[in-house]
Amino acid sequence: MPELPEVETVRRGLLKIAKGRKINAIDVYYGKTITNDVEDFRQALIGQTIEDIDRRGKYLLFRFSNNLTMVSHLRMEGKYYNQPIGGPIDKHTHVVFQFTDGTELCYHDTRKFGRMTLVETGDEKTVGGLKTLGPEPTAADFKLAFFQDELGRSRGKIKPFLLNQRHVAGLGNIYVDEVLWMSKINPEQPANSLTPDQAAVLHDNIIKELAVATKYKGTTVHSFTNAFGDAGGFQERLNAYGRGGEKCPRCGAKMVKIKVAQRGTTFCPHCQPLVED
DNA sequence: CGAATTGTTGAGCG
DNA sequence: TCGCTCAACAATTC
Repeated sequence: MPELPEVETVRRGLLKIAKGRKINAIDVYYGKTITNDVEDFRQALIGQTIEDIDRRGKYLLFRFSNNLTMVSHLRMEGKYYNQPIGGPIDKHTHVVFQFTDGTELCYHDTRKFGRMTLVETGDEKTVGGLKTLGPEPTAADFKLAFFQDELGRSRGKIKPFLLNQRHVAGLGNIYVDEVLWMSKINPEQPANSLTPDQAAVLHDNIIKELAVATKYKGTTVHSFTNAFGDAGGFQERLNAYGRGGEKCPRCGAKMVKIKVAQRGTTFCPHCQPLVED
């Protein structure tokens, strides 16, 4: 469930518990988490120091002293936590990095969907979705003209369009429902049918919503916690996601939950009407 | 006990 | 070649 605000929150936590630490040993309990050869991965990183941790979209980039970068994607339920070496792990702890200072960083993932890939720094673009990842959802990177151009070339529904990381990085199911609600746009509206005003409002809301959610340290739904095990604070500010059957916070009409592109989708039929041609 | 849940890739189709 | 749809992945909760 981690979308951009949650991944950024994790990154900030990792800076405090992992940056500057030197790896003394690595235990791998579930090999598929690592897409490289596991032995190559271990040999390349043992003895190296985590110099910095960056983020691109929902991808974490661990920068190592030997010009290597570990790309880590949490997918559904991946999470990192630290503890003294030898602390408790369970059957969902798949990788443990032991540091020379007596602490260890554990990667835990109940669904086993998350992946780590080690590449030469600068070659990150060869990793999975980073090849085609769209701009960061910031005013500096995410240009309205680009967004309008992409919208115009897509006949698909706006919700799957926004979930596609090629168009803009960082949105997932929760924040797509939120920004569409804020923008009063129906999730099934064809992307190329949005008016210029709607496109501009949507563009601004994507930037604002993700920035505000990041400020609140993300949304805790089901299981998300940051690197310290704390809950995020944004879930109390959600207006659409998880509110199927409830009253719309804006107009009081009953919110509806449907499936769009195989995903649970909540919206207000009154505020977000489908506009036919 | 089947359905729902989530992000991303890749196959298949037109 | 491109864009869209859908299956697959995995495990837990309801």
